[in-house]
Amino acid sequence: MFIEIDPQSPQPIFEQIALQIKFAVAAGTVRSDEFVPSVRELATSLALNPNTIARAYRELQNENIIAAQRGIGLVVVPGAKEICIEQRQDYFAKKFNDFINETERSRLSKDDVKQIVSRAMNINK
Amino acid sequence: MFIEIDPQSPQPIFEQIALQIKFAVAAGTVRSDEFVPSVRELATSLALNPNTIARAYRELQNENIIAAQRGIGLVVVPGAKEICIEQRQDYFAKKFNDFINETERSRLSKDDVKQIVSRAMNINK
DNA sequence: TCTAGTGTATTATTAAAGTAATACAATAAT
DNA sequence: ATTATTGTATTACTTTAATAATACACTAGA
Repeated sequence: MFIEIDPQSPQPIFEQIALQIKFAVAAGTVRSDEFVPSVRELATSLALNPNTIARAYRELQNENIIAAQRGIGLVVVPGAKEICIEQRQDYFAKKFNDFINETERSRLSKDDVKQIVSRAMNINK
Repeated sequence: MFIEIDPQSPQPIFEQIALQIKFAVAAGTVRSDEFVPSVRELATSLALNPNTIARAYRELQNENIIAAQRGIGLVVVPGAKEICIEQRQDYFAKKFNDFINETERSRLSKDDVKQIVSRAMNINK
């Protein structure tokens, strides 16, 4: 599976898993009607407790991205891609807005912000 | 004093205090040779334990922004403004770079990022 | 029907971080 | 000198969040 965990990250493991799957669906790497790895399977391959995986999957269920089929597995629901794309958009828009708000609270000048933004975006462009 | 604490924030209180003072120095609101409020004074006015303030001040000392004068107080050192301006710059540059990296890991398109950025920056412009 | 695979719910444990309590040390001023 | 103010160091407590343990429930297939 395509999931990589950073145990050192302050971001909890279950959240890393949920986000990576969500973004994989948004990117089209995982499609509707496909099954995600079973709780125990992924737990084994990542050397984690099954409950950690289950928690990640529970989040995804709450957001209508995957659905449980008891005894069978968890399937990516129809329309998941659209939801994930939208969530990804919202997630990053919020993140950037928070960033901008913080620059303002700290009285960083608009020009300084622009400089930071343009530098970071040109390097990778 | 100008410090405002949000007890609900996930950001620890001592860190809120340290950052606000640092940014106040960067902005010129607090200048070199001025004293910051005493540990107990600020603790009283914010209804916090003195140690919480002390910890914030310790951070600022480690970064050469304030210096202790035992029995007297903590003074903003010469050159603090430059340090704070630089740190503020680094702080936000790092934050934005992390943001960009995360957009890339999630395969958000460059155009989508640009849209988010330009929207957030024009609204507030 | 039994087995081996699935997900789920509840509870307990652990770990980390933040904050608080306490006692100590230095300075200035009366 | 004594008092009141300052910062500091050590330790303990509390809380919260994450993760783990365990037992349960459902399904497919042999």
